[in-house]
This record gives sequence, structure tokens and C-alpha cells, in this order.
Amino acid sequence: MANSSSGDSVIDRVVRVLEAFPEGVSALPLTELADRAGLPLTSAHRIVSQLALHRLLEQAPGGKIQLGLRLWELVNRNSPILVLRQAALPFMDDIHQVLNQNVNLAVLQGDDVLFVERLSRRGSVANRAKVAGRMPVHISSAGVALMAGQPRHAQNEYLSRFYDPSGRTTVDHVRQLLATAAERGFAELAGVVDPDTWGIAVPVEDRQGLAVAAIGVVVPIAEVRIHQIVPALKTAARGIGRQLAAPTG
Amino acid sequence: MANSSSGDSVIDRVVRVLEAFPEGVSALPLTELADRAGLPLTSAHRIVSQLALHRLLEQAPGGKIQLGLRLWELVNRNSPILVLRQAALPFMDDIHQVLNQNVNLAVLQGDDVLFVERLSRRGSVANRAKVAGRMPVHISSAGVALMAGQPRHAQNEYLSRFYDPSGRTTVDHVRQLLATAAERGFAELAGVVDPDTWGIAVPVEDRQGLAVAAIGVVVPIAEVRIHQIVPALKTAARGIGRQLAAPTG
DNA sequence: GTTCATTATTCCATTCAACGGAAAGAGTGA
DNA sequence: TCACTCTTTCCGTTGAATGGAATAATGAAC
Repeated sequence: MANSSSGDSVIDRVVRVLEAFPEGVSALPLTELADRAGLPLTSAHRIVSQLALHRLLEQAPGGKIQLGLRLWELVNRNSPILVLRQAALPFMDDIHQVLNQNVNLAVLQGDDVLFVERLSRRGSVANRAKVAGRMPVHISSAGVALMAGQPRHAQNEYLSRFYDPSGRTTVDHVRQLLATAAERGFAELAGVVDPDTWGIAVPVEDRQGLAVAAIGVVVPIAEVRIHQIVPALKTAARGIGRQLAAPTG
Repeated sequence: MANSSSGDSVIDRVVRVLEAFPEGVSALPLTELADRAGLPLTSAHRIVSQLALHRLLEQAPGGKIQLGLRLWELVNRNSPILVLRQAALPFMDDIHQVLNQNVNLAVLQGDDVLFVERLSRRGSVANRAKVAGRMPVHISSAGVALMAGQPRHAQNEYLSRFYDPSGRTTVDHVRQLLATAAERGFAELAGVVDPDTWGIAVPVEDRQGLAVAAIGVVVPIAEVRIHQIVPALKTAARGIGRQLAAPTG
């Protein structure tokens, strides 16, 4: 029990407030925010006010609450993701130039992959903002590549938790995918968003051989240079790994 | 007084922890983090543990504390900055293509400008990660353009606070800069980082004519197309403003 | 212009979560 | 092995956090 009825700490509540924004929505009225965060209106009001004082939240004109500038600034200065991004971008760009296909960079978060950066097909900058998307591990090549590069026990835990509500995939199939990926050093998977594409991804390994990220491409099924793609990705992944291991990484 | 000696709330402390990372540093040992945040070690430990439970912080192998994936994800999904970024990128790219110069996008935060996006000169992707930098308003063209587009009272408050420790700039000079920028609809300023360059910036205005962002370029002093640059920037700024005002903005 | 509905803010008595010193544990290097 | 540093656990004390109730602001409908 907390000071009150709900049984969670202040920090739990702060997190719930920050997480209350639905994907892509950047501003909510206080009442709805309180509702989504599962907090009494009064408490939400108090917490929001305090966070706003530090500009982790802000009050948009109209009274709606949104994430604050200061929060964006903090994350874009100190998040370890930036180190990864910076190490990877030149190599991603190389691949992008050579293949002119979607190139993406992902990390593992729980049982999902989190896409951290994406260079889009037509060099269109517009799509660059479309990062921070998630996908279940078993339906993305990056996910399979990442999971296959985790320690045995982590893989087993993942597999034991595994359940596909759509029933399209069995645990055994996933186990097979991981084994193949581990053996071949890359993962390939039929496109989920677009069925006429393949995803191909390779792990970026740290010095212990653990997969800390995955770099991958999405290519049309008809793409004929597949045998060139994997070596290119592997080379890039090694380069990124080396960059990350460097002293100023 | 708080429950204890220091006299600040839990939220204050959480913020201090998140803000404790020096620029560019992404991981700190707990003891140093506690020190920088001005917290007793025990309290820091408790707070960090709780934040780590929600992955707002993470423990890197080796025990160092760093900002968590979840925090990065939240910000990159829901921050209002993304809306601005997405609206601006196509226009920034246009200018970048035409002029082949550094193009940047900034917003006002307190008495600083915060650079939100930057397209670098040689199309080099490597520099893309170099965002989230700050500069005092009065030494950046983006800052002057932004401040000149604030309501009168905000400008006066800024000017009354103004003090340049280096003594290079007087309040009157800044006042003059703002007046000129307001009159001409753009700001130009000698390069600070590189003395052989000029910064030129125009405000992006909302429907009330308030400057919500600034888009600008950095060009060599020798650049001869200056008279083309300002109209190009103004056009882009109008486009961005229109995009932001659109229903799905 | 008035009423009614919704949302935001302030007030304040109660109480349990937050606090941090002390001590134990883990890790490292001499 | 010992000495040192950094991390984690323990636990008695106490004031910050809590949320219902009341008030204020907003705005839609008539």
C-alpha cells in the first residue's frame, strides 16, 4: 500500500504518466491523461504540474499535456542509443547507396525488436522520422537475428514464453528459425508489412559475440543480388561492432 | 523539508537523476551519479532501481547506469518535436539540395536555442546525430529570429535578464538585432563556431504569427547567393508553418 | 444572457512510502 | 590474504504524498 489506495510508488506513477500517450499522440487533456494512467484526477494534476516545472512535460496552448522539450533534449544527448546510431549510420549509408533499398537498425527489447533507425528506399527524408517502431521478434528478420545471438538461457526463456495468438507460428518453427540464423550468421524472413518483400538481417556483435543490434534490409522478392547482400551486411555489422568497441564509442 | 534532509520531492530527485549525465556521456557508476545528482548514495540507489524496473534507466554490463531504451522509445514516439521535425524535413531537404549548405532547425528553450535537426553540408549522414545542441539566443541567427518572433513581454523579460559574461555583447546591441530581425523577417549573424561563415535564419510562425521554430543555414562569408537564400528560407518556413497547422499535424 | 456539463485547480487532514545512516556484501587490485 | 571502493540490504523515523470535497474556469446549448 502506498500513502493511499492504489499501492504504487510515486515513480511508478510518473512512469505511467509518461507512458500514457498512445502511439503517435503527442498531447492529451489532463482528464484523459489521468484516466489512461489510472490515476485520480487530483494526483495526476499534482504529478503533471511537478513534471512540467522541470519541462519533462509541457502544457500546450489549450491546456493539453505533452512531453516536454527538456525530456527530448536529455534523451537526444545522453541515450546510449545515440552511440549505436552514430556508429551505424555511415555503414547503413554505404549499404543504402549500393543497394538502394530500405536499410534498418534494430535492438532487442523484451520479446520485441525496436527499430532505431531507418534509411528509406528512395532517399526520401520524409520517412526518416518513422523510427521507434516495434515488432515481435518472430516476424522480423532483425528480431530473429538478434534473438539468435542471445545467450542460450535467454533464448530458452523467450521460447518458453512464446505464444502466437494468431496461431500462425509454432514454437518449434521459431526454434528452427533461431537455429538456422545462428548457424548461417544471418536471418531471412518473408515480409510482413509487404508480402512481396524479404527481410534479411545480420547481428551486430560485441566482443563477447553477443548480439547487441541487428542491421538489415528489406528487398523485393524478385531481387537477384541476394547472395551479395548478406556479405555486405556482415561486413557492415563487423564495422559497426568494431566502432562500438572503440575507446570513444 | 521532505521526508528527509534535502527538502525536495521525489519527482525533483528523479529529474536530477535523469539530468545528471553530462553532455555526451551515456553511462555513469552509481556513486558518481548520486554525487552529480546531489543525492545520498542510498537514495540514489533506491530511485535508480525503481526507474530501472521500468527501463527508464538501465544497468549496463559493468554496473554503470544509463538512460533506458524505454525512455528513448517514449520520446521518439510521442514528443511533439517529432511533429515539427516531420513537417520540416522535406523543406529542409529542398533547401539542402539547392544550396548544398548546412541547414538546421531550432526551437526556443528559455534563453537558449535548441537545435532539433541538422542536415550537414556534404550530405554526410555521419553528422546527423549531432543534434540536441544548445546555444545562447544572442549568438545564433536562429535564436535572434526566434526571439524576435516572441510576444513583446517575453522579449522584454529576456532582455531584462540578459547578461553576457564575456562582455562582448551589450543589451542594446541585442535589442537592435531583434528589432532588425523583426522588421526584415530574418536574422543574420556572423558565425560563432567558424568565423568565416554567416548564419541566416527565418522564423516558422504559427497562425497567430508567433515564432515556434526557426529554419536556417550556415554559409561561407564569400557566398554570393545571399539574396536568393532568404526568399528560399522564407518560402520553406511558410510551408512548414502550413504543414504544422494542418489537421493531421 | 443564462443554464448546464465538463474540465481544471485549490484546500487540507490522514497516513504510509520515502528517507538515509549503518552495516553487510561484492568486486578489484596489490 | 588484506585493504579499498563500490554496491546493495536493513530498518526505525517522519513529513511528503495522497485524494475526496469544494471551488473555479471553460465552453457548449438554448
